[in-house]
Parts: sequence; structure tokens; C-alpha cells
Amino acid sequence: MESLFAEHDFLDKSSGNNFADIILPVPIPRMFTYKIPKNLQPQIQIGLRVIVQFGKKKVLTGIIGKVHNKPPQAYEAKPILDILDHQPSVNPLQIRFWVWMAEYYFCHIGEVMFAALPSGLRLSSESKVQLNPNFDAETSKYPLDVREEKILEALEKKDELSYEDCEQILGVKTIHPILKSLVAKEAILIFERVQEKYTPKVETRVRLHPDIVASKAALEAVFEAVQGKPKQESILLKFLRDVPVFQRPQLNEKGVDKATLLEEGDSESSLKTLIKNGVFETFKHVVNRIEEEAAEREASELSSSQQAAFEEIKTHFETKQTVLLHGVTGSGKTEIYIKLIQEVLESGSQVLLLLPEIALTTQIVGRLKQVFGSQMGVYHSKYSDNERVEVWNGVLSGRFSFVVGVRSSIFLPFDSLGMVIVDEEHEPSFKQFDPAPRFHARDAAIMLAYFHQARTLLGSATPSFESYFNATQGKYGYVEITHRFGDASLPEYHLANISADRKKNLLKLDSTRLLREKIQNALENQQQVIIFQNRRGYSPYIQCEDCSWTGQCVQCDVSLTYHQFAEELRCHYCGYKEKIPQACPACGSSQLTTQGMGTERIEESLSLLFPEARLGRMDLDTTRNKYGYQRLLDEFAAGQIDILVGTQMITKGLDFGKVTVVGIWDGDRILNFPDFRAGERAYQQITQVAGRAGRRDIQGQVVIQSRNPDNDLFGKVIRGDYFEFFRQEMIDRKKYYYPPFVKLVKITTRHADAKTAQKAAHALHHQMANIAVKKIVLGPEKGIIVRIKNQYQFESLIKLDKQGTTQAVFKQSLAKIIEELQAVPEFRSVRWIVDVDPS
DNA sequence: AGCACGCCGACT
DNA sequence: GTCGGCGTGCTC
Repeated sequence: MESLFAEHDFLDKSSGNNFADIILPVPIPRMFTYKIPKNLQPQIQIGLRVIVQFGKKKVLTGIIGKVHNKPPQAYEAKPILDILDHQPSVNPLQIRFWVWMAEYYFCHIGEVMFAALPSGLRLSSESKVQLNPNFDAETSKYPLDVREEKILEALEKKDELSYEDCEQILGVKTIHPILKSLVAKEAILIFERVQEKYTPKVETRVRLHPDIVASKAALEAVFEAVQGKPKQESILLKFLRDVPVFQRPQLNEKGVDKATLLEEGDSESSLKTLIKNGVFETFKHVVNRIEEEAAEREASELSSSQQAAFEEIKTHFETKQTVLLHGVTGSGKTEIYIKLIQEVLESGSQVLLLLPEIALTTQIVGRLKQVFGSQMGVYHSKYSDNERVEVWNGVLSGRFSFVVGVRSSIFLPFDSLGMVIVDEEHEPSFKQFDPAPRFHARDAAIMLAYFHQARTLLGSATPSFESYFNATQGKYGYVEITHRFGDASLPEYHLANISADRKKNLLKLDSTRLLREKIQNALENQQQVIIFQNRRGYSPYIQCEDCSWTGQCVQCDVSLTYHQFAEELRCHYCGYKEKIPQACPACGSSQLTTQGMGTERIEESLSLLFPEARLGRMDLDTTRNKYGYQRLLDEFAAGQIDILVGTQMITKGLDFGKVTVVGIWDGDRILNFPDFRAGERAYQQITQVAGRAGRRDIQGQVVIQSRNPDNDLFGKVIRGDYFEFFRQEMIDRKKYYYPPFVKLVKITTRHADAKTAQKAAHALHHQMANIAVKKIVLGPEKGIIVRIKNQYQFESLIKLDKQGTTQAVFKQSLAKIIEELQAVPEFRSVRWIVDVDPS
């Protein structure tokens, strides 16, 4: 019998770790308090994965977010069932980061956890059915019906069945009542099985049997035995070629991968015979999915302008947490990163380099791999789940002190980051749209670095206005490189007037004379050409060739989209549609053509104009599979393609010395962005593509085709006067309350019924008016309705003063408003989606 | 989000 | 009568 005053009992109460708040992967905005059983108390730590019962039957894996001694008042806490790890998978800094993210981006901590953990580390239970060992059909006092019999029959053959299995066996949708009845009749048991999804990769390896290695004579005997058995002999010879057993007997220990040994068509049965005869033996070996590669080279020497920037960055870091590196395309930012990374790694801290998905090519990864070798991990979205878990564990174990990755790599379990670098920081793809957490990886990275007391370097040739603004305000350090590496000259811009060429009959297959000449010239000199088009597919809008009129939606501020099959112009946002006009509504011209042609049609045109040129096309269609992208790049780099036509993805970090001409097929399309960021995006896009043109000795040529070559934006890009462009745009942003002068929060109200959705959105606006934070609310008033997946939705845009306190207050009020509205019976099934800093 | 419970219609 | 439709309420 246990003593009433057992010593450990007393200690437990005073040290006070009886309860743990667990983060569970459920969309409920809080953690859940569980009791820590005594036997688990010594091991309990923040960040451990635990198994808990959630609800009546679900068993979930959660993560310990907090340990305390406050028993919940309103309910009886359930106990933690088990601990899954010896070491925490998640460290306390990460938990802090998750909590921040959930608060800032207005989502639930469970959603953050769901995004953060590779699914290989997430566990959830599956209900399984098994035969009750005490059950005997003969003696059972309960009669079974046909379907119940069927289930039992199946369980005779297979030890356990999932619910899905049972559904299939009976061909019904709901097996629950049947299983329930079987449980009541004591025929079956239902239990929950939690399964680890991550499985280590295991190779079967082959080596010579130790007895054979022991003496030369034994081997000779083997050779005699295989005389006249050519298949066995061939395997044996191949093995000995790869493993010189007698020179280096220890090599035999490691063996050879069985699959590799049999690669050249040797038969498995011959190998089996050899194993049976005691010549070879097999064994299992756990291998890393991520291959080890040793560093092969030193970092290159920095040029003087790179060196100056490098020093300047370090000086800024003495006083500033974040530095913006504004370096023209081709200024060699990567080499500066490498030097910085090396320094941080030498000091014993970790480094994270974030890249937008499309920029994470083997080109840059290969370059970094050469310098950093096996201490560098790569976290790519195309990785399988098992591979992700290996990167995760690699960071945890210290195998990787440096990671190059896409936006989700901010969630890796770093414990001592010294520096985070966000390359191409202006890239919109750093923002996650859906699902929650709708975070911006650049902004989150800065916060992550702050938690680690680390530095953040933002790099771009065309910084986002937010970052540039912060730099001008002195919040970030600012370093600029205006020279290209090796003093290569910046490209020369040309504006080609589409309308003028058309009038003079010089437009051929939508290409201007100037562009044709430049391409022709490049081809004659064995140089390469890149043609950029900002969209894939066919003809999305209609435009008048004479006055450049485009169809605008009567209700929304957007261009109408051309729908070939329906012969209609449609609004992307509100569903408004009209028949395609026969003549231009503005000037009466009949020269209405479909614009914004896809890459496919451009490729067609070019093949007719330059029949002798070798063409390549790079867009989502041609690069959909894992290697399509790389293959095209390799072919282009090898000079097997003369003209590469592509979308966005060709603008990213490709360095090809032979590209001298870049054509922007439809400059106007770039300006047609229905968003306050249109100008910023256009500037960025044109500058980025243009950056592909020209290197070292040859000046690049950039041709922009346009119907409005006089548009001032082109002039600004061409002059390369980023600051002036920024300054002018800022005037409008300030005037119309846009970032960086205000903070935007977008709230989408969504419901299957249009009326209800509208009512709910109005109710939201009404309530918002009461919490007068400085804001302007748009949205439903304009009658913008979009139906997505049979859900009507209204969007409200809230503009907040850029002050931390008002922001926090606003979010609290918003949470309260939404909670209250959800309680209204009519709005019960209305969904409110909050997007902080929408892009 | 799931998943129970619970209250109604249209079938064996 | 039961099967199964989905409204509503809860999960430590």
C-alpha cells in the first residue's frame, strides 16, 4: 500500500509540473491541458511529441507547448498516454515562433504546427478492428446477422482490419452501427493504432562471406566452382572489381548495394545460388536519402565591389538586426552570401538561406554544395516526405548547420541560428496564400532571427517597397552594389512600338521589326535569345490595336478575360460577362485582337520567323515533372537551344554567358496587374528578365514590345532609377493608404448562400465600424461577388495604422467580433478567412 | 476539422 | 418500422 506522504508525491506538488498544455493539429484556437502521469513526469519536456486521447475515440499526436501546475477549472484533464521521443523534436524557440505566427497571422497554433512539421513527423491514429480472443461463435449467446458474419470471416483471414477495409467488404458507407453491435456482442475489439510514417531507407547489401575473405585458397576454390557458370562468374568478377578484397579487406565489410551489383542485367537467381553456396552473404543497411557530398572547392575571391559590400554588411550588422542588400542583377550576391555563411558557420552558429521555389535550382544548389559539402541541407518542396524528415532530423542532430530551402524551411528545428538570408526577398511567392498560416516567409524569417538574436540579410536586385522603405527609414541597414561582377555592362534597353509597326505593316506574327533584327543578329553570331511572356496558355484578354482599349469590368477594377469557347469577356472577380464586341467601343475600330498570348503561340510564331533556329519553351506545361525544368536548362546551357521562350521561371538566377538578347513579348501585359503593387511588380519583372541579358564582354540587348512605349514606367526601368521610381510610387501609396504606410488585413467572408454571405459581410463591416481603429473598409459595398467552389465570398480590406499596439488591439477586437458573429444562428456556417499582409 | 448525437423523410 | 440525411455542439 502506498504511503499517504510519499516523498515523491510531495516533491511533485512543489515542483509543480503536473499539467501540460499540448498543441494538437486541430483548428481550435488554443492548446489543450492534459495531466502528466507520474511515471512520465521525469521525462516531460517542452517540444516532446506525446500521444493523447482527443474526444471520444481519436488518438492524436501533439507537442508539449507548456508545462505548469494549474489544474483546469472547467473540466477534468485527461492523462497523456505516452511520450514518443527521447529528445524533443521541437525546441522552445520554435514554440515561441509558432505562438508568434499564430497571433500575428491570425490563425490557430494547431494550424502552424501542421504547417511546420513534415507529415512524416505527424501522427494520427487509425481505428482498427480485431477479433476478440475470448469470442467463440459456437458458444456465443448472441446471434449474428449476415453482415456481421462477413466481418468475422474476414478477420479469420486477416488479423486486423481498418474501417475502410470493413466498408469495402460489405460495400456500405456506414459500418459504424455494425461494428458497434459486434463490440456489444463481444465478438470484436476496436483499438487505435498510431503509426510513425517516417521509414528509414534500407538497402540490401552484398559482401563476400568472411570465410572466403579469410584465405586466398578459399577464393580460388570458389573460382573453380563457378567455372562454366558464366552468370555466377560475371557477378563474382564484378564484385571483385568494385571491392578489391585482398588489397583492402575492410572494404568488404561495407559490401555493395545489391541493386547496383545486379544493375547490368545479371540475374538475381545466380546471385541467390552464390549466397546459398556460402560465397556471398547479404545484410541490411540504413542509408541516408540525402547523399553525402564533400566540399570540393574554396569560395572564390570577392571582387572589390563585392568585398566592399561584404564589409559594409558586417558593419551594419553591428547595430542593425536586418540589412537590405540591393545589388543589380549579375553583381554576384551569391559569392557574398557564401563568405558570410562561412563566417557564421565558423563561429559555431547555424545559417538558413531562403530562396523562392523557382530559384531553388540545381545551379545555385550545386554551387553552394561545392563549397559547403555535407554540412549543407537542402529543403525543397519537391522532396518526398521521408526526405523532409531526414533534413529535419539532420538539423536536429547537427548534421546540417546550413540549410538552403523554400519558405517552409523557416520551420526547421534550428537552435542557434546566427544568420538568415532571404534571397530575392521581393518575390511574391514567399507569401503563403492557402491554407493557414498565411505567412510571409521573409517577414517571418526576420522574426525568427530576432528570437535567435541572429541577423537577417535581405537580398534583391529589385527590393520590395516594404523593405526599401524600411531601409530609407533607417530600420534596416542598406548596402548597394551598382556594378556587375567582372564589370560587365548593364543591358541596353529598346522600346519597340507595336502600334507603329502595325501601321507600317512591319509587324509579323506579333513581332516588331526591331525584335526580329536583334534576334537575327544574335543567331548569326551564335548567341542565345530569351523571350519572356508573362503568362502561359492562350489569349486571355482583348484589346483594340488602334487605341489600346481593353474591356474593363463594369463592377470591378479589372480587365475582362477573353473566353474563347464561350465567345465572351468575363470578369475574373465578379462573374460579370458580355459578348465580344464587333468593334472597339471607344474608337470604333474593327482591329480588335486577342492579347496576352501564351508562350505556346509565341513559340509557333518564332518557329515560322526563324525556321532554322532551335527553340525551347519553358513554362508550367513543359516543366511539370520533376526533371523537365532541369533538362531544359541543361540543353540551353549546352547550347542546344537558340531561343528559349518562357514565363516567370526563366527570370530566376540563370547565368548563361551566351544570352545577349532578351525580348519582352508583351510589355503592356506586365503593366496590367489589377493591384496596388502593379507598378512595383512591373518594375521588378522587367528588371529581372533584363538581367538575363549580356555578361562579361558583350553588352546585352533588351527589347520591350509595347503599344504604349511612352508609358513612364518603361522610362523609369530603362533609366534604372529605382529610387526615383520608388519615391513617386510612395506618393500614391501614402495618398490612397497603401503599404508601407498602412497595414493591410484582408477578410474573406464565405458562405454557400449568396444572401447569407452578403449579410454576414455587412454585419462584419457594421461591427468593424464600432472598433474605430484607423481603417478603411472596402468590399461588399462594391457588390463584388465571387463564387469559388460553390461558395460566395466577399472580401473586405482593412487598412491599419502601422503601430504595433493598435495592431494587437485590432486583432483582439476582430477575434471578438468574429466569435460573436459565429454565435448568430444564421451565420453559424459562415467562414471568415483572415489574411494579414495579403499580397 | 472530425465525429458524435439527434431528429426527420423514404425505402426494404 | 430502420437506414441514413445533415443540423448542432464539443473536443482538454
